[in-house]
Amino acid sequence: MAKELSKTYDPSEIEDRIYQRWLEKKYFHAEVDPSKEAYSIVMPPPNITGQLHMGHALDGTMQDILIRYRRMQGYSALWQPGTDHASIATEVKITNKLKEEGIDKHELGREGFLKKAWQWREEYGGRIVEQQKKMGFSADWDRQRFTMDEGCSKAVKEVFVRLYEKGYIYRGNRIVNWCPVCHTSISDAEVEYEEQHGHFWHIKYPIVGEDGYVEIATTRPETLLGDTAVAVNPDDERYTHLVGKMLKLPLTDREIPVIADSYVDREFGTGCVKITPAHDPNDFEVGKRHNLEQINILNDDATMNDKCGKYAGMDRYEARKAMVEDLDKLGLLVKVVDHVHNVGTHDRCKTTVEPMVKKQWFVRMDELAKPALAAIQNGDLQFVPESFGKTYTHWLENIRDWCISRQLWWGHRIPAWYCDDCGEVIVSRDTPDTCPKCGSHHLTQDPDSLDTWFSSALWPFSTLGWPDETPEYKYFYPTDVLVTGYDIIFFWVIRMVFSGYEQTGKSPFHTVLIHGLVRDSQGRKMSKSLGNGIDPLEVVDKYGADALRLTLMTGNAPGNDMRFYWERVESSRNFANKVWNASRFIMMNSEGVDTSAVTLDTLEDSDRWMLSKVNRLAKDVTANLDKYELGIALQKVYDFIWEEFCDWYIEMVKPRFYQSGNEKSRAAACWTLKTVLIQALKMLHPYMPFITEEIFCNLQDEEESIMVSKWPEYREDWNFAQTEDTIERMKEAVRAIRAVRTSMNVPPSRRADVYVVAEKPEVRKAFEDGMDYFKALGYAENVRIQADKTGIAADAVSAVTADAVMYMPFSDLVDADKEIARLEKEEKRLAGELKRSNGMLNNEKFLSRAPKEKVDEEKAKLEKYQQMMDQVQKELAHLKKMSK
RNA sequence: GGAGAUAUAGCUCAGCUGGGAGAGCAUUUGCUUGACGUGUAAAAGGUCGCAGGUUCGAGUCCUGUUGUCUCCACCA
Repeated sequence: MAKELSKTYDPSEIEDRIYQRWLEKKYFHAEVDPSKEAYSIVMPPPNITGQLHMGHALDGTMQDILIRYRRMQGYSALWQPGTDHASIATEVKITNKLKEEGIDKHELGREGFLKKAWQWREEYGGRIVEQQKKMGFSADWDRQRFTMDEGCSKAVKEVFVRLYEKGYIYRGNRIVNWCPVCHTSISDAEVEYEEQHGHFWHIKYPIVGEDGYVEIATTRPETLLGDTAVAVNPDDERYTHLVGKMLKLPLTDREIPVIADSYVDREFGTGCVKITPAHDPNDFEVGKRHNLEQINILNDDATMNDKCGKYAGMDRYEARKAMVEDLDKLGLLVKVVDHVHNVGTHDRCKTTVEPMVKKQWFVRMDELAKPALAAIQNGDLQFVPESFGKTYTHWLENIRDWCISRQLWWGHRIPAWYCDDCGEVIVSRDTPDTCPKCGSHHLTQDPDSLDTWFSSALWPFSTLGWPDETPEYKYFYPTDVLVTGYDIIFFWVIRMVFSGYEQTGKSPFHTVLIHGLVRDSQGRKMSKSLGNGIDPLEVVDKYGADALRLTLMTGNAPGNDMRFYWERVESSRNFANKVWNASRFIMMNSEGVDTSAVTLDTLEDSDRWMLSKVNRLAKDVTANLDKYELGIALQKVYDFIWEEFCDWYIEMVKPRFYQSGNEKSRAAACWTLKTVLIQALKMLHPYMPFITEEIFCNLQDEEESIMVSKWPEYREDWNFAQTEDTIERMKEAVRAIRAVRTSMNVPPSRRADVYVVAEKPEVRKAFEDGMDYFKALGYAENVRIQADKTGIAADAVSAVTADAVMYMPFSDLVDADKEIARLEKEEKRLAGELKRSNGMLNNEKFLSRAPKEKVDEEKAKLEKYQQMMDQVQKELAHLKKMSK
């Protein structure tokens, strides 16, 4: 036992040591154990390029709390960690790094690049894991996985082939979002819309064979070169006569038709729309309906291609400028109007995406979405908070086919091969060597790789060994809860759910616990560009992981954002210090005290009160945790420890340690202090793992770690409701005395003689029993307990509670007017309560319709307030008489 | 355009199934009591956005309304 604990808690010397010990003891490791119930959470895999940020810290803390809680409850609790290869993020990062070294990615070639990428992963991929460990996360690191490891890659291939064979994966020419910087297609979910100030260019398209023209308005004049029609609404009388006629496309020698399509909004712009099927998703659809040619005018880097005549080779914006100038010279530019519109950008690099027609692989979503939708309706899947289920449903109901191919090297290569001789497409788990159609051996694998989310969608089961029926898969799958931010529902949660149903027949988890964003103190999103991010590791360094975890969890409600303040971390640190010092007090005073003879019967009332309180706390906190109310559970533990345990119980107990003699009483106090503290520490442990472990190990010898100790359970023999009530009344009496003293500016050093007047014998007994602490807490010199006012000075100051009045003779301090004012204020307050209570009890409908217990409760309140009122009025009358 | 969230003390936020408004920080005034001043005691501070409704009873449920925020869709 550490006897020389420092006065303030210093996490820095403790956290790493404890974490190492946990690792050595393999406490984080979860085994397949049929004698236990399984509980599992898969950790959202952070990108290997990532650094731990506040979002990770919050997300991980919540998971760690759930896992530690269940582990202590006796579950075989697996927290499955791992990292994500993050294809595009990583590829961009490595490409840039190579560039700095003067190496061009394309010169390296695919193999060379991948070699570099793997090297990079070896070097930096584990960085974030080390940071997670600093947070105290109890994930099963022995089971770490990587989305591109052998097993996960096997799962990816398996799923691809299965979906292909079912016809759910297809390859086709579609409009995709193309990132000209990353040179790859991206999915709809990766496009971020950003409001930009642009222009509307109104351009004339002359009618062939007539003098007139059609005026169109466009925000992207350069796409004119890819126009293959101009569309008008079929019901728009202004233009019906033009339908079917040809227009001369400016700056080219092409002629394009005027077509009618209901897609066109008559009210918007000029009511005439240029149709560019190769570079606009809507136009693509229109083009298909009218069999229009698709003319791609862009290279992959968004420069104009060789179909663009004099503009070929120009960047898209250069070409725009040049073309507008040329149109103006030709007299075809009518006007330029300022226009604010949303422009799609790539969420990784913020480049404006270009819609382009490309041959890509897609997942057909309609069938896959069905069971995922049903799950939320039939309750197999629930969101906490519930409202996010609506977001989920809305997204699924409007889901479009998922573009899964990426023109990247870092990632899972698409398991499709093309026969060089006959063009046959072969999709296979293993590399084929002959074409099944023509027998050729000249096969070329598709160069593309898969969207990162294709592999993360399988994470809950690929990490457990699927597609093999491993013991882990059978035991831990489906997992229990998925914890994530609301920003990731579309990218990830939905894809995991439909993949889970399709591949395993089950939802991969029954609950999705959603948390909000950690924002800066002004409520702004923490971001690199703003430079307002706070590094969780910096917080850990300064205040300890426990303090950070506590900060992130206090007042945290599911789905709600929170703001980060250093002041909040400080108050968390203060709480840690409080816990530390309470423990220090107990250890200092329990030395040499033999508690072996203590039984429930030898406890005093204050001990029973405390035991009963912590007992109910266990019940409440457990219920809250089961409902994922992590913030509420924490609040209860926090309040219990600080207020009830430290400010009341420890103070009540002190006299028993400082008086000589009465070993029995001291032993009872000692036992209760330790027992209650241990219970409270256990409940605090999921939130503050380090400090609770440190204290736990110093405080007792029976168990080797709080991590694997038993979670507190409610027990009937610790329920002392009656005693709780008694002590609460004693607390009330103490508070009343303190309030009176403060109002009279009596310093604690000035002890008073206190006369307690109580009619009821049981009340007098409570004061007798609690004499020692009552004296200490109420700053009393002598206490006399009696049934009436005999022998009390007429000018003694009174403090009133429901069933007792306490008198203190402070003749030199009494200011009658102030006293009257104080009592009148109290009288006013009580009058309000009485009015409310009487109002309810005189209400016939309340008496007849409210539950009986509520009525009884109210009657008891009325009685209490009435008693207090009587006393206050009596004192007032007395005072007024005296002061005359 | 569609959907959702939120509105509670000076600030930041809790408030579970409806039954006497809470915390932290900040503020005021005390306290060298032998765990802790990273402490302790007492206090001040709110018409729970606004208007209706349901109910014996609404911060809590319903409707409308206003402000703020977010997501989705997107009109060339």
